Amino acid sequence: MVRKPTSKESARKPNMREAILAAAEELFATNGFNAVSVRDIAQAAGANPGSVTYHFKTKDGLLLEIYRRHCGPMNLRRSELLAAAKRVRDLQDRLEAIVRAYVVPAFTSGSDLAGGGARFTRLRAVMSAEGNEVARKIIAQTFDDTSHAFIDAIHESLPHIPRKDIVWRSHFLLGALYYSLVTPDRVSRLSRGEADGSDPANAIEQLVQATVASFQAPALDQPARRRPVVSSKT
Amino acid sequence: MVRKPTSKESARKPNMREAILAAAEELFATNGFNAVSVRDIAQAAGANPGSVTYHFKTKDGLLLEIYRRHCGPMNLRRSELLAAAKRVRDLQDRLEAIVRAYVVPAFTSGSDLAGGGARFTRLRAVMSAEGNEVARKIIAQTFDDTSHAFIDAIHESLPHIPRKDIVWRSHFLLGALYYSLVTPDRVSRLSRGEADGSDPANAIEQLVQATVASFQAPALDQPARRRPVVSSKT
DNA sequence: ATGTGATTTGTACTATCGTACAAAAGATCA
DNA sequence: TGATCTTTTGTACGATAGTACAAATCACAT
Repeated sequence: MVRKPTSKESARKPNMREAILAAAEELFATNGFNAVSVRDIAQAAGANPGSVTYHFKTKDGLLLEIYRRHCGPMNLRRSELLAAAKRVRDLQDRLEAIVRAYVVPAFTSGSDLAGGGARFTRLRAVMSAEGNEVARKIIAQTFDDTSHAFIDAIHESLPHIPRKDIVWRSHFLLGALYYSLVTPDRVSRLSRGEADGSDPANAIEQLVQATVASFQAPALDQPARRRPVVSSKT
Repeated sequence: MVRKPTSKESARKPNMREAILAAAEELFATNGFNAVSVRDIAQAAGANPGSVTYHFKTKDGLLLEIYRRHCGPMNLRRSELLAAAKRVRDLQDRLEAIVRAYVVPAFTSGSDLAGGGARFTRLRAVMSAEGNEVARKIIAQTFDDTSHAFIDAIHESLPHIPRKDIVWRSHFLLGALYYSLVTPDRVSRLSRGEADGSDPANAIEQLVQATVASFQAPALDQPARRRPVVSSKT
């Protein structure tokens, strides 16, 4: 019974708990877990360091709660979009719909938090890179089901591609997705302003298009169209 | 005059400086910059914490030296492979050779350090995710030239694709590359043992194949009412 | 062997970390 | 209003961080 919807909020800070969560999410996502102190988070949220301990007990507990907050809605939304995608008749269109069902919720809101989708996905990317233990456990047990569902769906629309190859390519998809959220400025810089790496709609379309094509690549063990050309070894 | 090739090495530790660099590289790459203390590094290298200060002045200085050590050889190797790739006549084969020239040095040795390529690339991935300032500066001024060279080369072999799209897709390539080195176990897990995410040769082939296909995808702003059913080049 | 410069060690200083906890303040309802 | 529960504040503690620095040790030319 921790949650109680107070009709009359605190005068100073309406829902400090949420403010701390939001601040932590932002700071963790941009600086990593260890680079951010509890005091940093409290200050960004306009709270007292003790408040963080009160609401979340430990720093790990705070991270855990951020994940709990987002995982459910995001996976739900992905499931809905995946179900809809699987009803698409045309195989080519279906594949694109499936990829889109995977990508879109990662970039856009997790249904309750405004613009929270991209921030949370970036957080996951950073925690994954840092090898964060708390995150690793939650991710494996929360997202693997979803990942398998997507892999299976993709496999059904590309029956001639070995499942192994599809796993690799969906892994590349997640890496590309993560990286797009981690350093969007790199796209702007390398394209000399022609592309805006920070524009989610742009990123989604580019990522979906590129990924669909990668999934449609011939299988690896298939007799290659032609021989690899340069550098077999050194 | 810091470097002096001693014919008779120290009895205890042959080249402690190298041991510290190697230990730091490994620890930073797997745990992130802030999660690793100077004392952790010293202990892993069998050195005294003071030695780290002596050789590299600060923790940032240590990271800087790691980058200095690898950037040159890796970019040199990439340049060589790129030059060779650009001499390939067939456009399709050339594209694959170019992608391979980009990917291979990231996975394999930086010519002087054994197996250091993958470790250093993983380090870059982690520093990028953490938004590390020291790394950000070096990366931008060291790798952007190389990136542009590759983008230009790819653009030449795919003249009908807007440069903007090629930037996006090469960005996805780097993200996929990074992520493959950060969590190779995920591939093994999701493929239920069918694929080994830790096998560099495997990762390279899968990544090259998928990436070449993604580059060959039709341009985004193209009408694209109905796209080619299976990779137009086959 | 001895002096000299390069390296390694040991230790200490200050800052900041995560967290605990008691007291203050605010909210809710009889 | 006063009692009670929730939340916020302020402060403090032990651990550990990065780094500085003097003493000890080593390698080697003389």
